[in-house]
Amino acid sequence: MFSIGELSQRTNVKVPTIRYYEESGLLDAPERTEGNQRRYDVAGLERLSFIKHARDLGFSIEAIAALIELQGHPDRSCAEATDIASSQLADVRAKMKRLRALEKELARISKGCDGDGLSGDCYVLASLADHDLCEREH
Amino acid sequence: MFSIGELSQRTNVKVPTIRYYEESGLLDAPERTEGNQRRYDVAGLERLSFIKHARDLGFSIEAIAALIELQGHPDRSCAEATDIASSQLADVRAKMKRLRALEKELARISKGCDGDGLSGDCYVLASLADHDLCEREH
DNA sequence: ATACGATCTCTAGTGACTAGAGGTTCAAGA
DNA sequence: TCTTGAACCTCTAGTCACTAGAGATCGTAT
Repeated sequence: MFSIGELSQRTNVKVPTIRYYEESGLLDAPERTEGNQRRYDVAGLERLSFIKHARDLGFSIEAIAALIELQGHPDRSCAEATDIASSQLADVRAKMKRLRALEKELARISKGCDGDGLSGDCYVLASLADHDLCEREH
Repeated sequence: MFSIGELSQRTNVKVPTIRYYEESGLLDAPERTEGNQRRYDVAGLERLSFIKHARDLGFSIEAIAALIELQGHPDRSCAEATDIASSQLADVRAKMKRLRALEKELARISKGCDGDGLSGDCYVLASLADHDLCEREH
């Protein structure tokens, strides 16, 4: 049996975050000692590892809840799981696309001023003030 | 003079967001009508355009506040502005790097299951349960 | 028995808004 | 001039996924 602190160390999830996951319904409420402290078993550890891994991949708490629900019913179709994963993938790709555009624009703006002048002449500030100075939409 | 609604239409910033920017100190409190409604002048419109543009590029409210402060002192060095811009650029690049790694892993996981089977055999769920199935760190 | 680090619950804060309630004002048409 | 109704006002609370802190209790090593 693990205390919440041990669980935290093993999974790299902070203690308050573990409690937050419990409150959110991702983690089952574990057994307690006489003195009301949480004690986890291996199933709790594995569940938390699952959550941590999914969070690292950017899945929302809501999506993870759905995945856990599905995990508990091995006889159901896994279509929902693949849907969740591919929509997460689409999301990541959309974010990357947007970031690529921002990166281009920011690099261009940044290059326009070396920081040696006065703010009244600064290309960075001018670019922000006047959208027409931008090369593409963003 | 523009009402808050006109300002909203011209800048594509929603009305409650404009009020939020005022509360946050990014926008000066504008004149009011007898009946207490906000009336903006051209300076207010330009200020809001600046904010909108910077937000679209991902600058935080705090960073924008610093840029606005600098804009009001054209005689100061613009080093701070270029610092803010380049740290924003670094931030965007870091996020992209992370997203690229996630994209690879998610694509791999997603490809592993076509959604036709049962959740007990689903590669998506198995991958999330067992980090060792991942090809690289993320 | 005592010390002290770990744990407990509870509340509030983060960033950048968004939503809703309940009331007032403005401008256009009759 | 009157009336409608869209737009406006303030205020509170909710979002997401935590994070921070207060003040109290517990567990374990000495």
